[in-house]
Amino acid sequence: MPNAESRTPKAVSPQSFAGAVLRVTRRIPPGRVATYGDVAAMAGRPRASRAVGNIMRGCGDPTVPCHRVVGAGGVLGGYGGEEALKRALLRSEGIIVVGRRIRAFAAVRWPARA
DNA sequence: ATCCTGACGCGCC
DNA sequence: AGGCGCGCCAGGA
Repeated sequence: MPNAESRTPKAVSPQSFAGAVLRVTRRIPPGRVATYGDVAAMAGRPRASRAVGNIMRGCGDPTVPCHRVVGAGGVLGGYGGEEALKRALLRSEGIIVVGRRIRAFAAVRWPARA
């Protein structure tokens, strides 16, 4: 198989909540981030932030910038404990990260409302 | 259908 | 600040 990704462990139904979540996450542009809650809301379930986390955990899709999904308030977390990696990735996109907190979170938040 | 799992969020201590 | 407890939810066993 040409690409390791060709292997589809679990075909996610495009109409399922997980499908919506993946779709939304994929739309987060580089240099921008969204909280699990934001993604949940954009996927149609404002209270399903926790479920979103579970979905990210199982996302084996490299086309999904899961590192751009952070905790409420711009806190780094999840990423299978690979917090340092997540931080490096975000920084490489121009996002300022201090410790486990994103600076000017409101400014890099997406869809940067208001 | 029920139970269990958590990359969550928020109020409190 | 940091840590704890409880509520909310979709997905898999």
